[in-house]
Amino acid sequence: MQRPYENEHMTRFVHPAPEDITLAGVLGALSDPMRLRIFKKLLERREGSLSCSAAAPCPEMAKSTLSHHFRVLRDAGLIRTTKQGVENLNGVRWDEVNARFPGLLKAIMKFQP
Amino acid sequence: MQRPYENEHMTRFVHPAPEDITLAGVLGALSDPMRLRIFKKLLERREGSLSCSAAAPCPEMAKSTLSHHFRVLRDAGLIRTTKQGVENLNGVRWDEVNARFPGLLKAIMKFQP
DNA sequence: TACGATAGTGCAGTATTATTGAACTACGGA
DNA sequence: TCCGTAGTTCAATAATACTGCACTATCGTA
Repeated sequence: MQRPYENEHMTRFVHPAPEDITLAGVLGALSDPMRLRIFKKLLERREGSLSCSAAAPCPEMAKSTLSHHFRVLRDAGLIRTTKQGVENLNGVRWDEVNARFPGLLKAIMKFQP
Repeated sequence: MQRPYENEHMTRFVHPAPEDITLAGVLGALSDPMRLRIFKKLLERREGSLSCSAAAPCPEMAKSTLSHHFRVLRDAGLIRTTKQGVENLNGVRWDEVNARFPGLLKAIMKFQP
């Protein structure tokens, strides 16, 4: 028996409040090459969003692994996920993270080609 | 039986070449609150060096744990360790890291109080 | 030279984190 | 209502991190 979803119509994602975003958390989330590539892809549409599979760094990655990486990024406060129809839309929480740690994301992502 | 040291008079530390320092490696090394504090302490003496125990973030930390954290920082290319008498002197590889990732360390450490 | 004190390393066990397949929920369309 | 697509959760395994203990290394003192 699986644990049921919190309500019957949509998956609820947990997003930390801006003040709960930590430096170590952000660095840890971005310390994985795959997550760096995912985040970079999301960043390329600054204001827009991408589904999980559209942001996948490589096609052969298992769905569950991908899901795991998105959760790490989400838990760190770097992305916001909303369910839209059959897919999840993921967007970078740029303004919030930047308000908390001004210049940090820009300084890091400058080096991710 | 323990594996012997590489020579009988001093421990050899491995330091990556500047071009082998990776973004993910740097972020991973600094993604631990204790290591952030260690690195910050070392950074406060910009040009100088500190022994491992002098840079310890809290006195009750096990020596082996401390040794482990210094190794992670060293393997990431963030610090250089040299044996000086009975203690190890650890200094930040500021110029080298900064040449590889200009502005990165400054942007990160700005938020480590 | 031998001994004790101090500084730190290496190993091994445990604990946490990452990866993946399988089973599942959720939504949309034929 | 059934099928396909998108993604999650679980359980199992693999890879890393943390810590206690035993050890090496060096210095000072006698």
